[in-house]
Amino acid sequence: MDTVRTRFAPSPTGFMHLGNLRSGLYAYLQAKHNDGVFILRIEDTDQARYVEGAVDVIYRILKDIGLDWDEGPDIGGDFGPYVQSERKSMYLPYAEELVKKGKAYYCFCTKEELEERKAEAEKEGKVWKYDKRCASIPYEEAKKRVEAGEPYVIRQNVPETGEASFDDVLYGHIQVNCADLEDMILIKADGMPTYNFANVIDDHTMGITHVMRGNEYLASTPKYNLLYEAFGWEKPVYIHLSQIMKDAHRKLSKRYGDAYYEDFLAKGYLKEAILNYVALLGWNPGDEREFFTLPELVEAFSIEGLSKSPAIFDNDKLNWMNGEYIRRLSPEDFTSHARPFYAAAGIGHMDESILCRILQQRLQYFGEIPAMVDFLTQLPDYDAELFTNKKSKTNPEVAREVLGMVIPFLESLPDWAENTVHDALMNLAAEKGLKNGTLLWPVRIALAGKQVTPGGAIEIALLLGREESMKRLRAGREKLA
RNA sequence: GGCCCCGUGGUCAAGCGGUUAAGACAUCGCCCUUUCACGGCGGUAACAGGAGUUCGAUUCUCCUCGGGGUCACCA
Repeated sequence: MDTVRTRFAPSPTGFMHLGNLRSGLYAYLQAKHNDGVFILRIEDTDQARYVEGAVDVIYRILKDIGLDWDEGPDIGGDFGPYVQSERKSMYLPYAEELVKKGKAYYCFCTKEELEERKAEAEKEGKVWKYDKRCASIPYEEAKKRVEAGEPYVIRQNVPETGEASFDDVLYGHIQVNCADLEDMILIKADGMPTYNFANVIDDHTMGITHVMRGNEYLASTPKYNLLYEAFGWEKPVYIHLSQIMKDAHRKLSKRYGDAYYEDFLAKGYLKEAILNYVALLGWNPGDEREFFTLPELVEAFSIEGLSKSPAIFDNDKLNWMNGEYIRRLSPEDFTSHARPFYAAAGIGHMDESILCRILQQRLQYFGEIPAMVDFLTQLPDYDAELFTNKKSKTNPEVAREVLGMVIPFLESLPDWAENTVHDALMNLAAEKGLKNGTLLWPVRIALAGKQVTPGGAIEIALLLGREESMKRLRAGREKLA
């Protein structure tokens, strides 16, 4: 069997859309699972959309998550160049070959003329499709006009009758009537190929065996196949991928936020978790496993497991999965990921091992840290009713007594070490015949001023330090006086 | 609107003619407990609808409905 060659062909927009990332992942997995070659190609035929530095963004993200390519713009390969704008001169001869074969033609209609005719058609309630006006210009005449420097584009000459079709591994045989197809532009007035044309030429000349791309191309692929047939080229295996949706109606997109890989990284999601979650959106391994490293995905991947229907991106499930990944981190790794968020929360000076202990079990993503620990830097203005808790058998009166005995007791401690504080409080509760909760609830409330906190009274006391803790306990007692 | 695709719980998703229709997330309840979280146990919840094929349809076919995609000198 021939070597499997797949490609990921993003446009340099400056961002990595998750749907795009998933397409790249699947292309990578398909190649690697079959000991094949994964190629990175940059599709920058739209000069108007050129974004400075966007290609580097693509490199950086792919490298970061481990989708290493075997051939690409930066590392070369036998089928280069791998940037479409650098291949510009390759496309025209192919298009001209098609013109000679009658499968394409020069078109001199200007954008303005087209607009006009389109508007007219719409006024009559008709659906506009290019009217093939220039298809009837004799080749010699067209050639002369081209040589005279008249601006032109090259259009595919789609038959007016018959069918165009292709076979997709997932979706099966897709067939459309040629009459419904427009004579799409192959070469633009600026000499650049359109995506439609560049893709066919590049996939063929780069020896791509499996074309994996979003299924927004499903409807136009029959047109591409017409091109393959016109050239007499062997067609690749087509695998169109289902869409990732924001909800039942909307695609995941910038407009609705959270469409980009970078957004999730910035919020403190782990790249391994994002990749894992995205891999499972639209693909299942055929068993019950849910956690995969990239090598495990390579091992398990099969196009059989790909699903045809669109998948709604479920942030809740990503949160859960990311939380699982966070819990599996070593304390050192946890801390190094958390540190920037500690700084943002103003708790960079606090005991990292205690922070790790109280936060690692609670976080779904690191960005939750500041809101979760806000009370550490600033005691909230809380209501005395917070001291009421049925299960712990406390209320403001009980709390007043408890704080009354706890404060002098803590003041007398020799130091503020964890076991000192812990043992002292536990012994005090036992000595007074109180439930642990009855003693600790008021202490925690006074320390945090919040009903729900990560960590318990003792951990909070340690994080705050002796001085601040005593200050807050006294303030709590004042409140109850 | 034309054409193309899709349709199992709220979400992801097994199933590929005969199942008590898995599992995960979410949700609810209980347990654990120093609040919350983590963890453990359990519950609620689905084959879009209608014809047909068949001894038997979630599974095959058709129609309806619902949703999406596409109709650019964007990809």
